[in-house]
Amino acid sequence: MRTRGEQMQAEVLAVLRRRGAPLSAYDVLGELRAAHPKIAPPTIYRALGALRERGRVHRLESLNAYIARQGSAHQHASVLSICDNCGTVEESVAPDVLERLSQVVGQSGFSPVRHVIEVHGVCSACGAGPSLA
Amino acid sequence: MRTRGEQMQAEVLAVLRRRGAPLSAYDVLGELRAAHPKIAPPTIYRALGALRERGRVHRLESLNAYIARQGSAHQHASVLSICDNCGTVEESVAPDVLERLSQVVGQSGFSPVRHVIEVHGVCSACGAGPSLA
DNA sequence: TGGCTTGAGTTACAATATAACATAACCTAT
DNA sequence: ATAGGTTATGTTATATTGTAACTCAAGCCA
Repeated sequence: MRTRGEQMQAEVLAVLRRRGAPLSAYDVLGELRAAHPKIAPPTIYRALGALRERGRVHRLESLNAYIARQGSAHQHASVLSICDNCGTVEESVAPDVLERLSQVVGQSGFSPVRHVIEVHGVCSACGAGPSLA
Repeated sequence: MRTRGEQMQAEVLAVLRRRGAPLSAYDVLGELRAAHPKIAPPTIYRALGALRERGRVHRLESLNAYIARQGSAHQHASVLSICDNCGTVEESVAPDVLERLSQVVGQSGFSPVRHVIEVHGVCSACGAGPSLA
């Protein structure tokens, strides 16, 4: 039997996948209130924490938001590009960037554990046809 | 005459430099309460915002904290390495990483505006002599 | 000087996150 | 099967981070 926690994680992940865009923890909370009227923030944060550990969800540090991971297989750190116009996020894998980054910080003896790489800008759709102005 | 706002920015920057470590906006607020008993959050956030625009201060997105910029001259995006053990932050400049990163996200037509590159891990001091266990 | 413009000060609150404790589920040995 | 121990989840309350919106003061210029 699936534990309640796994159930919760599945529901949180479903919400993130359904919406596809970055959602705040409270956005997720709001969606799940329909099914679980008495749900509280720690439940959401715990589910998000477990999903992050399992590599199913990214936290966008510069937005305080969460998004379902797109590519399923790799466990590498990703480069997340965030369109400041339409809010869409793309995930790229760039092993060479990670390696070079480790070299750079390793110069002073630093041992990397987690990489946060977020690029803000304008996506091709928004940059190509800026519908007005 | 220096405007009140510039005065405020100078005081905020002085606090960040004096402490050297990442401080939350409210840490700064606490320090400045001594001199300005009635100071309020928006004053701090406005000063921090102006200092960031002027390139004097980094925001550590993954910590919700702020730190004075170390290298003074360059305006490039920096790589910030954050020791999760002792909290110290180092700033590195790595133009090649930025360029490669722009290439990677540019593949799909994305135009970068701002880079957030933060590496969590263990600094040389903490990794070299883990004083206990 | 008196109105206009700009930006800082202030109040109040919104949004994000977690500590701490209560409860429920599960497991193991008897 | 159940009592006792263990772990995970639910719940309450609150801590932390950030901002909207308004008030007031300073500088500017006719």
